[in-house]
Amino acid sequence: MRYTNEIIMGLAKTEIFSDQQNEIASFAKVFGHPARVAILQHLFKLNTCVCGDLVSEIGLAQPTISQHLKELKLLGLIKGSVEGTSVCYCINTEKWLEMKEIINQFLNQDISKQGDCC
Amino acid sequence: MRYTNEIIMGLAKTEIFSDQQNEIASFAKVFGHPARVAILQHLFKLNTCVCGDLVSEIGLAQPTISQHLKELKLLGLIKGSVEGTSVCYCINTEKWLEMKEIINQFLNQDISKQGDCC
DNA sequence: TTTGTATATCGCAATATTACGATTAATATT
DNA sequence: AATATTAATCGTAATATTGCGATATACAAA
Repeated sequence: MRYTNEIIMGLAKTEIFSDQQNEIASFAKVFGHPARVAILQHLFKLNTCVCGDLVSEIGLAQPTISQHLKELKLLGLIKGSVEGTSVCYCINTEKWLEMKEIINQFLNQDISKQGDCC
Repeated sequence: MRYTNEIIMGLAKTEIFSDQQNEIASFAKVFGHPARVAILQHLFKLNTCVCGDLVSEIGLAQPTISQHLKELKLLGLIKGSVEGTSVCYCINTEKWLEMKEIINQFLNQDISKQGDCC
């Protein structure tokens, strides 16, 4: 099969969308997996750094949790610091609020004007 | 490689998470792609059914748009109705509000108690 | 220094997702 | 009836994601 354009199969064509649209999608994607939702909820619940117990808490293998944490860290939603042999994680409040603002702006689009024509 | 448990590689282990966590993840996932963000924003902007012009508006091939619309319809976020040769789409307001409530509950977790210990 | 503990990384397997060309189906139009 | 238009579906290609075992790394304890 031939593609004349720069189409890389299986890869989202982010370049045709606005920065805002890509940003919304990136944030949504990161909590588009139940394990990452569970991790974030656990961090919120404890109100403090969580050191080590995430693996036993979530119920996935240690490398899998580590990978999910990496993705959350990459977007800046969590922070981590080494504490002896273990690593402690917590919510990055600034980034969380920034994300919340961006997602809310998307979710809170004025729905009242939507005609129910379909 | 052998797996004693019921691990199906590449598939999220949804069964170990709560319904709420899986629901949050499902909704987030669906707007975790810029094309679907763009489609939803366009539907909001027009305040009415959008018949046909989505392909030219978004800039992806017709089958690709059709596939994204299918995913949005599957979750119930949009409704479609046949209008002559074309199909008209609009936001499903009830489902949108339901989704908004669920995502907001997740985003609005009390961040004030988070100790900045990391 | 050796041993233990906790996390990260590597490598792999398998499914999921994204995208599009070709085709099909359904309805208008001529 | 033949043709045009529009959207859905099929098939395929290629990357992305998910998950875990094995290993590496880093630090603490004995």
